[in-house]
Amino acid sequence: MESRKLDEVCDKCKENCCSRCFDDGEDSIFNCLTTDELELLVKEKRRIHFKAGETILKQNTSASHVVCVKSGLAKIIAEGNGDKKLILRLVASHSILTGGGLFIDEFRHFTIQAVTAVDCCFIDSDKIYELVSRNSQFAFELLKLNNRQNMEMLNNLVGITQKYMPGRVSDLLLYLKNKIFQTNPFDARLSRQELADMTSMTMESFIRILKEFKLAGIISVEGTNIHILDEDALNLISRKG
Amino acid sequence: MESRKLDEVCDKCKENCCSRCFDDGEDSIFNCLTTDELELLVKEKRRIHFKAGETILKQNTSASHVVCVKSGLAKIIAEGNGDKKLILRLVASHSILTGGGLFIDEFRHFTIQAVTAVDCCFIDSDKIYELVSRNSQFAFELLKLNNRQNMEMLNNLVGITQKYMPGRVSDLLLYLKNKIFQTNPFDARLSRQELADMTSMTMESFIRILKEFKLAGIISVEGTNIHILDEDALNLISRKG
DNA sequence: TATGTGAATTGATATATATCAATTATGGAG
DNA sequence: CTCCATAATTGATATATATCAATTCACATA
Repeated sequence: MESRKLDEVCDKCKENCCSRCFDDGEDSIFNCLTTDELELLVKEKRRIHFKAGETILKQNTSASHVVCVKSGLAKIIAEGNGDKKLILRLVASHSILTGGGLFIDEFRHFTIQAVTAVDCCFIDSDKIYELVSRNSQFAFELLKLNNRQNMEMLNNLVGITQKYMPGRVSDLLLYLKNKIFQTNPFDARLSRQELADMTSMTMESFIRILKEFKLAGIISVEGTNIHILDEDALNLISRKG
Repeated sequence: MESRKLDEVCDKCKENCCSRCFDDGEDSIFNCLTTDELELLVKEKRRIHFKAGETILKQNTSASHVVCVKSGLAKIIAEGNGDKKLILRLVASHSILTGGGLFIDEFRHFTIQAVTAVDCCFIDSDKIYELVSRNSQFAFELLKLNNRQNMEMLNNLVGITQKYMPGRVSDLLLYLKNKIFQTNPFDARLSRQELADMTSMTMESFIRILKEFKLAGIISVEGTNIHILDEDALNLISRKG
């Protein structure tokens, strides 16, 4: 049903990313759009390819686009004074990114940077605004998505302020396994520095905790490849052990 | 114009809180509603009075209402394991509170507690949902409100993870003066413990920083009454001095 | 295979912040 | 006004975490 709708849109679209971005089951906020509305969305959007390490959106930059990630892994960074940075969360395929300023002040509140190669589409914010006003279901879905993303980040940050380092590393490992990669030995792709930046701690400290976990037999690590051996232990430590 | 619209609604409404909650200039998300829609919103809403210290919404509780604060001061708390708590921000008059779970999972992600006596209205979430689907401008306003609130909290938390204690206390003092009370010698109402909980530090540590600021002539403090004498200094420290 | 460059790791030490304990102030109840 | 309970303050100490420096590792390039 949904896929038929997309077939009708255009061939250009299929060879573009839409058929993947917009047709990925329950969690796409675009499912509720009519063919007309999808066409409006797709028209004039630009598909852009980023290499690993490139900046997709830059904090404090004016925000006229929403980004729809087709494939690859990206990180959302809150840049502070000096070179302080905090990685708020990762973004995998089929996510919509607003940079935080959507609907408010039109400025990016975060930087978004490619971790692996990232294939994505830039959609004009005005299109989003128009769809919100035309389709209330879409407004609803957007509110939901927005809220969910913000709550995740918020809960994560609250954890960072309330837990000791082992708890934070546990949370990170569980997040990577269960939310991002969804396999057990997983290749995190991220450097130690980046992992540390997700927990608001020093790289050295992060490595030390990781080593403790290794010695305790909770995980095994080979480069960026991480295998969680004892998830229960991590859950326990997460609740502050 | 707006006030006339409200006059038409009903006398019950005026003696209720709506004429204040809904008629407060540019920043009310209810301004865009028609008379019919306002009536829908107001019907069956309940006005509730809380004494200082009482819990308005409780974290992890199911969320079937949105709260509209008519008067008083409330605090938004993220409760962690044990008795750890973090006060995310304060809520003054004429604010709409969703408890964080609106549109997502219908569970409260925060606790909201009265600091002073609080007068507020409970509005059924279903009403909000219906208005979102009927009035796209309202959906837009809600998205905006929601995003703004979340970004504020997020920025605040990022600051907490990236700054030393003096920077965090500076941020808190500036927040209280400029965003909440909007007068200079202001009565914070909050205990030292509560102020500390807003910066994710111990009460003792908070008191020590406050003392340093006093000795440096940056502020003067008498009980919960705080006078900022050198705002520039606070701004400087905020950027990490 | 050699070699160089950046990342990862380890160790020694410094420092920010929390904890624990004691004392002083404050405001309400009688 | 006095007494009591609670909040605020101060001090001494412990601890989590950062910083700095050195070493090892990984791996691409010549």
